[in-house]
Amino acid sequence: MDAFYASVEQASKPSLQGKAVIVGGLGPRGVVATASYEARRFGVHSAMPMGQARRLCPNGAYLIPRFSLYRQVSDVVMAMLRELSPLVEPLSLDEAFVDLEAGGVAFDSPTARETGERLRADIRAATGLSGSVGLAGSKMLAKVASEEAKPAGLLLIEPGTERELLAPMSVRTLPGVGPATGEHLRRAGITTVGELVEAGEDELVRMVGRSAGAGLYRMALGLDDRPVVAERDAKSVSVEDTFDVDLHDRVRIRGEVQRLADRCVQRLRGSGHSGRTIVLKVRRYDFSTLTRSETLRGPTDDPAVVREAAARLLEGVDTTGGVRLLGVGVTGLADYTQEDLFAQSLAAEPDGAEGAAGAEGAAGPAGAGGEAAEAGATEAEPEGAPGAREAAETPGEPVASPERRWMAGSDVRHAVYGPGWVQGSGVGRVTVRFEQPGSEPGRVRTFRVDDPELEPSDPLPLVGEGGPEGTV
DNA sequence: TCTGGGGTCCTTAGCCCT
DNA sequence: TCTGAGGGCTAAGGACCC
Repeated sequence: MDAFYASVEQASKPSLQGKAVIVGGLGPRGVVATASYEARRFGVHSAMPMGQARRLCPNGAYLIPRFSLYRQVSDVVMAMLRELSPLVEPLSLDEAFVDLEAGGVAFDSPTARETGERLRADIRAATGLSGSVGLAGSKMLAKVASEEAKPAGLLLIEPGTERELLAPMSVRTLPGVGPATGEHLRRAGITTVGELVEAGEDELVRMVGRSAGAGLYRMALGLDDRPVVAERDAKSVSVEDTFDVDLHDRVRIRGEVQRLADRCVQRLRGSGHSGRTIVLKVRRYDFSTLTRSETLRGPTDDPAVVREAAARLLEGVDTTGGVRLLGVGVTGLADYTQEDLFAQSLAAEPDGAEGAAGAEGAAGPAGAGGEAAEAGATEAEPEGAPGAREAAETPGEPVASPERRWMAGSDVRHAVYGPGWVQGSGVGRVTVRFEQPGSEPGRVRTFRVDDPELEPSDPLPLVGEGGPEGTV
């Protein structure tokens, strides 16, 4: 999908169509997640600090991401892909590999192209969004093709033309070649894929290591036989927070680590896993990052166990000078073991945790609480207003302050004016634009931040229910 | 007002075991 | 008994991707 988050925002907020839209973190340390093509003309791009983006594009619309909506749209598109083939490998919310041959929907260039064009049209009909299609004989080439096809295009790489097509391209077009490797190669005088081939495999291995070097050489030749894999198991689960200002207080830091451990376990359980290795991540004031990890005797999904491990790991870290980010993760994932299930069911009984204590990683009472909290949290959109959630849970910050925080881009509903979205807020006022997907660009009104007639709401779907449903 | 969050994979080094 | 090779595991860091 092209400029996915920004495109969804434009489709969902009619007044933003054709405008520069920047989606990302709005705090003092936010970065751009996606910029619309209009914003890119100002030089704004992904991963750029928000401050810089605002300087380059002062009149853009700056919005927080609404992941739940993006996920909804993504589900629709992925379902359409699965109609083409059972072999669909999602890379992210907005990108996937599809093995068209395995689906029997394409067996040569003309049928592949036809399938791709039809898919693009169907996606537009179903979501109103534009996507790009890259068609080729391998994942690597399909990826390169889809990047070249953007925006709103289709590119097919004919078998036999791979090498000459790739040769003049920058090494950075190859997946896996980022800033560091790119610079490494540039210093050796290698800037194009063709020069990569000329350098030869041995030379590349010497420069960037065995695995990367061999892989690079094969890619440069257009060789890639990795299959499309439909089901891929998660390998780790982690959560992290960057703080608006560096943390110095050791007590506060410990508290944050505990919070993160709890959130991590909630996610771990949500994914149906337990894990064996606990990882603490600390980014210091100077942006240097260190990780500390500890491997348990067996997998756990017990919040108390993860909290304690994280706390132990923190004890070994010097935080004088300040901390800008903390994270807690779990790797070495396992499916639930029989013991875990047994322990959990016991823990769910009134005060039955005692009997389960023999099993490793027995789920404590906190576990049951966590699940209940999750089940009950249907009304408040978890990702919709991360800032507000943060404030409510963060010790040492204005807890549940009477005036709610209205994040730019978030969904609201007014008792009189209906659905709209927050355009901005400050000095006790919040400005709302009243419009919805498919409507005319809406009017703007300003309210007091504590206006009782105004409340947060869930995103409205891009296309009405019963709209053009997948006729792929 | 420089640099998010959630991941994956690879490399290196040390340790233990065979 | 000493030494070395090699594999597996753990820990830490780095590059990369969207």
